[in-house]
Amino acid sequence: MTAERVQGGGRRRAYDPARRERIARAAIAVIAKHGVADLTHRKVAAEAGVPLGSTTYHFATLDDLLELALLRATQDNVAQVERWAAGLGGYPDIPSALADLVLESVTTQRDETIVGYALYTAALHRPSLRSASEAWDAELTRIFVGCTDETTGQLIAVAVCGLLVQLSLSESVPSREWLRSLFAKALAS
Amino acid sequence: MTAERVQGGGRRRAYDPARRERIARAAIAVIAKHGVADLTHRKVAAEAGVPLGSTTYHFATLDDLLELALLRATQDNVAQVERWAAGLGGYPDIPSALADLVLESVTTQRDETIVGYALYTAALHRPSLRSASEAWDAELTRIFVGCTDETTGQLIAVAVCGLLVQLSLSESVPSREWLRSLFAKALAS
Amino acid sequence: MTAERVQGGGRRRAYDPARRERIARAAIAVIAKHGVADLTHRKVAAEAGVPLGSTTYHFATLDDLLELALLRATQDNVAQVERWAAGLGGYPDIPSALADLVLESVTTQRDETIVGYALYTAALHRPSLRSASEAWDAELTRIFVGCTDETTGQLIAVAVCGLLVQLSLSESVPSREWLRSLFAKALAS
Amino acid sequence: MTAERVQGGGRRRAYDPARRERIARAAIAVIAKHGVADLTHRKVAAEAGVPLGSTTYHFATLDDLLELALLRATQDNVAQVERWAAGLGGYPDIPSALADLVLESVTTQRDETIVGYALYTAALHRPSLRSASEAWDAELTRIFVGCTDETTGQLIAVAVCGLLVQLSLSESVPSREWLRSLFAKALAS
DNA sequence: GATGAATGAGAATTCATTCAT
DNA sequence: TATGAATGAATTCTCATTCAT
Repeated sequence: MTAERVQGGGRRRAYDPARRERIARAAIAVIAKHGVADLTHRKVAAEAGVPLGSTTYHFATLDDLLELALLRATQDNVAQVERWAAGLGGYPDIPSALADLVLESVTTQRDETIVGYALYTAALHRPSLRSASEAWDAELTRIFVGCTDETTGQLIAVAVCGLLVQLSLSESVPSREWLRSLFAKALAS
Repeated sequence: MTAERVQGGGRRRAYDPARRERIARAAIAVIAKHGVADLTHRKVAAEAGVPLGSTTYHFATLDDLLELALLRATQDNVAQVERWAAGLGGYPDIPSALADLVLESVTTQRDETIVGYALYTAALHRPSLRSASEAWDAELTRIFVGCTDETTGQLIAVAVCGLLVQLSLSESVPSREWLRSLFAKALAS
Repeated sequence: MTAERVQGGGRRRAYDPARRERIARAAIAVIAKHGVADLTHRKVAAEAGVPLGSTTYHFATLDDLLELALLRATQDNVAQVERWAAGLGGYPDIPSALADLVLESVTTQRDETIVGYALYTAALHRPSLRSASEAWDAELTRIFVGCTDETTGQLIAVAVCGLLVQLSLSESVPSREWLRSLFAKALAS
Repeated sequence: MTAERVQGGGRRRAYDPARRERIARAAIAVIAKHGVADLTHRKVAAEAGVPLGSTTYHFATLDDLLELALLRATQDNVAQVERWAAGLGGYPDIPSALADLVLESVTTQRDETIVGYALYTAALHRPSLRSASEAWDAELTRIFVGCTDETTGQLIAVAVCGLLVQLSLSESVPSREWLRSLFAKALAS
């Protein structure tokens, strides 16, 4: 048929990339504040300070927005852990370093952490989010393995994941010493 | 409000004392299938084979239903882990036993596991779910500590949590050997 | 929340700036016909000839709609009384004029009158309607005081109010002569 | 047909008359507090301290309950005004006496007054309430006419009605002096 | 006689999405 | 290109009423 026009290159039009990113950031804030289930165009528009139509203009569907928001949240987290690993050079006490990483994740990086774990739950029923969450797991495991060895790194990766999941819920912050002793145990071979 | 209302229930079934529990079980199935965000009265009613009004009669709000569903899911999980611990007596190889526990959780107990972790995410924004999720954490930690020692038990608890969160997402099941080596590492002191 | 939703509006009509007012007018008609208690989005939408979603788009809550409807009804009534007062110039017989005003209110202006008094009852339990009802009282009193004197005007205001409340209920219309004699009494000082 | 049994006398079964009255009183309280539109079996049952089923057992429909509640409210009001008229004997100052009546109606008798006027609005769209509201009007007019004369009594009746309608809304209570002067004007012939 | 579990009808409201402007 | 008015599908929740117990 002639009705369907397929023209132009394969490149997706970028529209206003800055605004698109700003909306994604606003979505992270909304998810951290209200949860994935309460992510709506209206809340995101209000948070980002853009008109309602702008959110649907830059993201064809709400799932598209969710996808980018969660991708950004996990990328931030990976960047945070990579900075941490880079600073590890003259830091022979890995258990203490891991304790600090966890503490940072549940304090200054709390929003990104919460949104990251919201990803797991959401991805369970949304295939489009799978690749982002699997990539996140893989990246973190890769970094921890790089600091230690294959098995230890994997153990640390799941332990950190479990800790962050549980600590996200808690109002209180665990003691550095307790965290350190836990990781010391994991590294004691 | 009153005028023009000619309605009211016919009656199909007789008094059914188990109905409340049945609805809660149906909610677990719905959450496992569709996620917390898609838990609706309609889906639960269809799953439980009860009329729509029945779900709102027995649970004044959807949060009330969520609360019982998640309580039951975590209680089931704790019972499973307690059976596992009880069977541990003549089982000197704890790493292998833990590997089996994890494998069981992501296969035959998959629904309860998925719903349990959906709890964490949901509890983040619903204070009424906090106590159930915290109780779950505490119970599992208690059991694992009982099998080993204080620090090791806590490490295993967070590692199991992290593993299950990550494995829930995966279509594939990890090898028993890989899981065993991970736990062997955690127990190697 | 997002998954499985494939919905969204087709679009029938173009931008209609008068729609908000039209919905408010339809609400007045519905209240006159069914009472405040039976004011529903559905009835208003049917009366106004707009889709259901349009009523909730233009009025976030039913109370918002009620507020504008009652404001318009009382404004109409004040305008009616003001026209009446303006035509009073060469009309030395105020009792007869008042009788005509009351008769007009329960015949050609019956809807607005009924809706106005529905306001009082509704305002009793809805603070957002208070200002409109108090403004109405004050306006009418002001006009009647302007035609007579302070005390007489106030007496007429409450007598007219009481009459209209009682006559709204009645199927029959009182005689002009009876009304005239009542007001003659009030003005006989 | 034989299926329809019409047995027993014409007398309606009384069940438990005390409870029936208690429920009607509770309904008055609910209407005063929430308005006619929010009169529900549940609220009445809670207010009366009886089980939910009791309200539907004693009143076949909600409209039946509304009917008795409003009848009682207006009967109370008529009784109040009759006591007032009876005490008028050695009370030559009728304007002051009327002021006191109005003040009592909006203070100690406030609930019954509010419910009485809710009657007007409700009766507008519910034929079953018409007779009670018309009887109320007639009774009050009869009493006021008995204290004065035909026309004056009718004027007072509508003025009192208008005053109470307007004062029900107001948080503040008018001064006795202002009320007295208003009635003095009405009686000054 | 009395109770309350059960049910279906319908209420308000929210919101993703479309599309005229 | 960008906006927001418009729409309809679906949601939670309420509640009069019925009827088994």
